[in-house]
Amino acid sequence: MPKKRATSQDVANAAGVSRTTVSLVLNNVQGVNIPESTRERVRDAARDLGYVPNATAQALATQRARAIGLIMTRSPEHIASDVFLPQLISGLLTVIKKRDFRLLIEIVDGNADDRAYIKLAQAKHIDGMIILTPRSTDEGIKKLDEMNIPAVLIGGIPECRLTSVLADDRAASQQAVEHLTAQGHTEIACILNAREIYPDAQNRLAGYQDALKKADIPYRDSLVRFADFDPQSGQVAMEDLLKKEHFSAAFIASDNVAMGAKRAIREANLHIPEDISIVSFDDIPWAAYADPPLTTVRIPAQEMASKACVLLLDMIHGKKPSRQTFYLKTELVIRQSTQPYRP
Amino acid sequence: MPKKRATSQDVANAAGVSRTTVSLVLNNVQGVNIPESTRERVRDAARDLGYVPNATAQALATQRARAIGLIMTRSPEHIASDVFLPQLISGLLTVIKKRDFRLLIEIVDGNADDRAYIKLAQAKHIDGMIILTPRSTDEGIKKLDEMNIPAVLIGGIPECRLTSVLADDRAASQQAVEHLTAQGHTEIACILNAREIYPDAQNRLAGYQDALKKADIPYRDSLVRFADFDPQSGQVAMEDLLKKEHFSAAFIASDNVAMGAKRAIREANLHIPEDISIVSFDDIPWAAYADPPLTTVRIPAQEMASKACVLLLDMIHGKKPSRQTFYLKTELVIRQSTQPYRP
DNA sequence: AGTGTTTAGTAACGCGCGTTATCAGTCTAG
DNA sequence: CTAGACTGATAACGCGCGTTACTAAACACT
Repeated sequence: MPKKRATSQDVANAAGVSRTTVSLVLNNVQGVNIPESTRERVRDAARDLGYVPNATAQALATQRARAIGLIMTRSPEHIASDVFLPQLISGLLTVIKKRDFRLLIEIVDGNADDRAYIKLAQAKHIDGMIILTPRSTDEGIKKLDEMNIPAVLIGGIPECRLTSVLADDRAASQQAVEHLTAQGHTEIACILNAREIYPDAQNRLAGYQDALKKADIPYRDSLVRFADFDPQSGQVAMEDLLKKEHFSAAFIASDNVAMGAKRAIREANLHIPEDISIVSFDDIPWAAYADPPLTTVRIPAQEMASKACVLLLDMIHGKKPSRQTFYLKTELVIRQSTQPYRP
Repeated sequence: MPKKRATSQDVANAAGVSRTTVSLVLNNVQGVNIPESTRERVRDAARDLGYVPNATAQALATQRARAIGLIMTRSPEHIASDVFLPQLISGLLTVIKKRDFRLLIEIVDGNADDRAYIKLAQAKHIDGMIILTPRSTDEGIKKLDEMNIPAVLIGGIPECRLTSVLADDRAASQQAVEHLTAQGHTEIACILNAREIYPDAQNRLAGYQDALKKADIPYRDSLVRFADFDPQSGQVAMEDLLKKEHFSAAFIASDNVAMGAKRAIREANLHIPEDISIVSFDDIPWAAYADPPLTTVRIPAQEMASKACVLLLDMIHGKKPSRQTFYLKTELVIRQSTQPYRP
């Protein structure tokens, strides 16, 4: 049991060659000719010694960390209840593993240093980063492409030149709401997934408006509420709507928020879909097992992560992405939370 | 806009001192006397140049990566639907941030190299690791403490000397089932969260049996089923139980599985809790918003992660943990899925 | 014999930083 | 007036590796 880890120098000594040769052999450097006999001596020595290259030293020498960061601009509490995180991580890891990279997770909450994640890159901890649901107010993001740091946004922000991968929230929302208008609903409430500053919320609101317009239903501000990711905020929003407004259907731009809204409806002794039809957004795993099973828009979170990851790795290796924004297909999953309008 | 990042040498030049002095000042090394005037010159220069120390070089020099790894020994698909992952990550990140460490996520699926995560440590990528729900068959784990690599298990395995953090599943299950017996239920079905080979499932079954014994209710094998993590398997198990057995209550050792069981109950035109009382396990965020809200055992996933992280960081800094296993308190959260037995 | 050319391999530098040993100068005490 | 202690700072080494430039020998061709 060796106390100290073997270095490439140890391998070199054991194989009776120089450290340079060891490096050339183990890294399979092209364009050098070293006879197979020597190569084998080196590889045998490395195996016998249980040699594992020191990644830190490699990173220092190559100026490459072989790691990317997943940056989440949210508070720890929000992260704890983030439904998509496992899918995203899964998507990232499958891509990353194939390319022999590492995944670093970093969280940046609003009041902290705005440049925290930039430092992460400047410190050469990571070669690039994927930024999750950025706020449009985030100043740091603009600095990123000035500094020429490879970065890909998941759920991009307007007027930003960074490469981004997103679902077509607006079109998807429109489709969801059209599912309601098609069934004769004309008074349709809307609860957005997040506050106004989040571009996602704005896009989904726009889709809601598109669908209304197409069905010749006048848009009413009073039927719209902004939630804040969690069920609690959905419950509050729905309670408020039920108290002040009249409607036969609701578009709720997040399954998670819909969970809370459902409770508000139940506590008002109303039923879904008999009294109120509901279409929501995300298709989290429990949407199918809710009571009733929710009709919802599926977001391909895992594929979005994979796509973003591939783009980022390409950028790190110097390939420019073919486009600036990549839209991934959503799908309306029809279950049992809606029914045709009955006066 | 400087093309190249500033190094400590640049700071030294700008401040008119040597690189050594820069290092001593910026790292606040004790026991050296450098007058405040010089210290300020250095700090000013560093700020003006926007100096960010190169973490890789620091790691190489100090032999410390200032990073820990979260190792998951599961397939990417399982990770995508892991309910606890966000809570775990949240727990880890809150601790890690305070200590200025980084979090690396690594996945090791069964058929891959069993030593993959050991290499991670040998490569000095991380200073230590937290291993999630390890399989008891994992050979690599034993190598870990032989190699003196700091590691903490979350949800430990039997006969393993590694430090581990876990919930007392057995006691918690007993408490959950006692909640049912206390309400007069005597025919209580049981659906385990996973198959027999998982220690978790065995522990929860044992707790179920403990509670029955305490209430003088004979244990019947026919009332027990083993599910497989997902709602689908819970639905199948409950359908089978409803077809073959008679019972007024059920202990379902996972909220996720309970989702499926609930559906089976609903589709059999039965109601919770009027026809069947249910107590489940985990307290995932949606348990509170289910219909009816589920009475369930809360697993403090976030605190488990925090605890594990603190232990690991202490180990990395040379402090031995005070015990080998740490049990964290669970809590029975009483909601509305149970009611007293009525013939 | 003299001039390329290929083969097999190495010495040496650089990556950016932490840290130890050392030094020149100043102050104190004997 | 000098040995010793203190102050303020630095030169130089090491961390482990990638990589360039260079060498020494063997070989091929006029």
